[in-house]
Amino acid sequence: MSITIPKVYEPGKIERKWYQFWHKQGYFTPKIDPERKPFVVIMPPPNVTGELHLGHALTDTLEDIMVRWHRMKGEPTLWLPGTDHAGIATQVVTEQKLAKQGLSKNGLGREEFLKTAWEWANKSREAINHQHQVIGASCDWTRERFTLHEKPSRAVRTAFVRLYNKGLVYRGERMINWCPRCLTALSDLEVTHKDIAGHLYYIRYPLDNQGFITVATTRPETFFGDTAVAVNPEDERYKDLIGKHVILPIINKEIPIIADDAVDVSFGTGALKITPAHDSTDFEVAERHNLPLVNIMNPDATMNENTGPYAGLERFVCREEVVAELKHEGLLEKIEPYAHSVGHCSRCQTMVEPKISWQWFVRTEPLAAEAIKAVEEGSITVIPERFNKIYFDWMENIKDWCISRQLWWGHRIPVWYCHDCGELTVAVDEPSHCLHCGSKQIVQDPDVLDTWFSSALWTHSTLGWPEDTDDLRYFYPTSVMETGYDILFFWVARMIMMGLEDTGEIPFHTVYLHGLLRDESGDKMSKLKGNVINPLQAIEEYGVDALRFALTTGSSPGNDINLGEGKLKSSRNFVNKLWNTSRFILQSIDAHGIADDSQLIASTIEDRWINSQLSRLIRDVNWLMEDFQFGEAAQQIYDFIWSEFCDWYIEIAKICFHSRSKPSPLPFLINTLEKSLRLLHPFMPFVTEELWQSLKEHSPDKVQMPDSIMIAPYPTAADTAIDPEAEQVMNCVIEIVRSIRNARAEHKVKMDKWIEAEIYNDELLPHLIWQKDIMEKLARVKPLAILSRQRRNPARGEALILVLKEAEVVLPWAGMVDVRAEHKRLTNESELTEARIRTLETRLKDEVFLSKAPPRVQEKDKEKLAMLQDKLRRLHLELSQLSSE
RNA sequence: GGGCGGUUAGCUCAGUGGUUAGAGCGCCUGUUUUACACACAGGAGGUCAGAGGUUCAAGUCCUCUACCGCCCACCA
Repeated sequence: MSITIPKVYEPGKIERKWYQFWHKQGYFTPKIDPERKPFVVIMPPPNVTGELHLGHALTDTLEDIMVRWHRMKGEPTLWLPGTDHAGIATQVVTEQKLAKQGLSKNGLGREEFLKTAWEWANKSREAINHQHQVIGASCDWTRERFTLHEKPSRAVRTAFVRLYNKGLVYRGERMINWCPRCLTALSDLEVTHKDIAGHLYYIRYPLDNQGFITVATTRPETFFGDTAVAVNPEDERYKDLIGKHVILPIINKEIPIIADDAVDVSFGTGALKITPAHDSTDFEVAERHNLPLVNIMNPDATMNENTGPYAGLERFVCREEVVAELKHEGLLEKIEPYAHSVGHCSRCQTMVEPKISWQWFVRTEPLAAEAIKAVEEGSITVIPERFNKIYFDWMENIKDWCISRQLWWGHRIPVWYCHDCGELTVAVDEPSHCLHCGSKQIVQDPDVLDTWFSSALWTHSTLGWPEDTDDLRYFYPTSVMETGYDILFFWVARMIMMGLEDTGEIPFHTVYLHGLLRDESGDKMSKLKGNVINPLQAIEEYGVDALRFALTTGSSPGNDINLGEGKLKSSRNFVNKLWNTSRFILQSIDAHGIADDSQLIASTIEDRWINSQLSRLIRDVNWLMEDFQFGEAAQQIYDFIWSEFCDWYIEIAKICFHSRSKPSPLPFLINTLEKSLRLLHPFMPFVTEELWQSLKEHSPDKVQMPDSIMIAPYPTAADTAIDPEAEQVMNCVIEIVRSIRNARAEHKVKMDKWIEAEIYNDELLPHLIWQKDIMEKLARVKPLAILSRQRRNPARGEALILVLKEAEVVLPWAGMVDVRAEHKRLTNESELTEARIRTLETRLKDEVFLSKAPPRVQEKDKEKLAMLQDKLRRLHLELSQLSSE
């Protein structure tokens, strides 16, 4: 039977097949085994606002790598998928969809609107789940969750009620950020500050008797809401004016001049207009001085009746008109250009208004204290470490969290107001009557909760909390929370707070923060921004494995990732290389056959070498994975397969196949490929499964091999031994071969012809005397990879070139034979001069120093330490010898 | 204003005190070679931002400077 495999890997043909196979086999669903510690990852739930973008592909890939790796290590592994209802985002999308049909949110009414939103969300969820599968995410679909489904919703209500009962959730009239377009309150985090090239307006407020005081403001239109002018009590310029009054222009309202430390003497004129209802600093000043609040805006940021003739104007139009009027009245002293930072809605980029409003808040300070402790004490590890500081800074300065949103889409706040007694009923389940007076005239709070409130519970709500489920007991706390650093505050920090609060335990042991994928202009890719690249396109062109590999390699934790076409291509090429490597090995099995009792006994130097390199790789990869350095691990596997296995071992193997005296390299070819596939499987699951299955078909060990590479054990370092001697010899061989190739290139002559010509050169004849000897040695170390692509070329010819490079020829044996004896013999038998020998000796010393590079992975690595110490000793020794000479 | 990151080949980026600082892409030369041209072989290309310091040894650790980027922050 001959094996026919296409020359080029076609990913589209197998990806779907294997995902369905794994899914059907139930590999994604862990078995609860109380004897074993589980590995648990809860997927950051994507928003149901659209399809997945590259950022999700990155998250999926990194988590899948961890999860597949741990699963292969034999741990009961749960990766729980889910989606997030994404409050504002979904509502905005739904509104836009309705608008296209000429419908409006208010026209439809709450119930109908929600129906439309649900339709969209369900469709979106389906698409998202499908895409996770395309990417190869080995998550447990039997446990899939959606934030708005009954169980997570119940967890949300329970958490709210518990916090309320503990006094950690309260309702208050506070200064909040208001988006005039979304018509809802926003938390501080949902506000993005942008530098605006604005102006500083100097406005004269006439004093009640005579003269005026000039205030500087960026928002002249808010003066309608002024209830005082504040100056610093220490400011000599204004000391006499404190307690006096000014008359607001246009509306002729009298307000006092007060003294407050908050005023910066050096800024503007040193006099600050106080607009308590529209500025948070002013609000605080007003609270200290018991000033009244005057609201001058409608919710949509048009001016209200308190602005007299300007009522109904949009805020910026009003500004222009107010400025014109003040100028007209001679009250505008000057306008200076002024760059300042202004808050914008992170969803719709509308300038937010600070606004006094009744909202629900979480009292975060006590929660944060515990959350800080968890990281400080090391119960939770953050990778990379530098985010610790950022986390602490935020947590230590945390402010109360505004959690109510004036939206329809989301978890309705579980609070009912009594029409009769005015008291609140706060309950997990809808009450039939007021718990205080028994009245049935109760109405639920119309608002919903911030999406991040439900997200904050995600680690435990997905596992069944508040019920005491098997899942919760076994899988909680989870192992790793893997997500982008951009939602450290939004999500990670809040999960730690809420996890600790609700369960008394940390929600996860490790936080792994990846970087952000950016577009050409360096902007963050995000939904609703329109600069999102669909990963499906990349998958279509290059295959999932290539995309996953491109996302993983060449990046490090916490650093932003740039995904170029080049990287995708090279990853695709690597997949194809792997494909063809396997193709060659399978064809070799077919052509040469393999004995059923063939054994892995490394008798030749190249077998010992590849075995050693593989062992080294396995050891390093395991350590790197342990240390969350997936990019580096993938890179090392790539380098091994391409540069060592393919470029050298396989090329040597080809010679071996054609030699009668050498053992078949097949056992080592198969062993190396099979282990490489397993090492690579977490990174590129599809192609490795496909190749592994083919290999299994043809392997003498097929009976012992499991049904899928997914459940095969991950290679561990104990598999084979590292063999420094073999490595050293092969390094020398490689060096020789390189020098030969250089020589060839130098002469720019085709090998055969060049040798033919040189052979008859009289100068060469003396060297030919010991050529035979060299040939024997060459045979011993098998450096004949050089012949790989010159099969018709006699080995003799290649070896001749070695002769020309006598120094290089002698050196390689330093590590494997008695060096001194070798030298002596050469001294006697060849024409080497004394001077030449000295040179060789020096080079030899160097050679010993320059043996194989120590492994890049350190710590834990005693071997390396020993090597270093050894080197150090030699170095000192040599230095002392030099100085004594 | 505070904090964090970055600065390494033409480009995009790895690099965990230790050999001659690497990869991918691009560029140059050569190769149709029965695994792979999505390949093979060879090559050019680096004052590792700058200046000091610690060390037997610094791209890597310390200090300062410059530039780029990000995050946080109520100076109107």
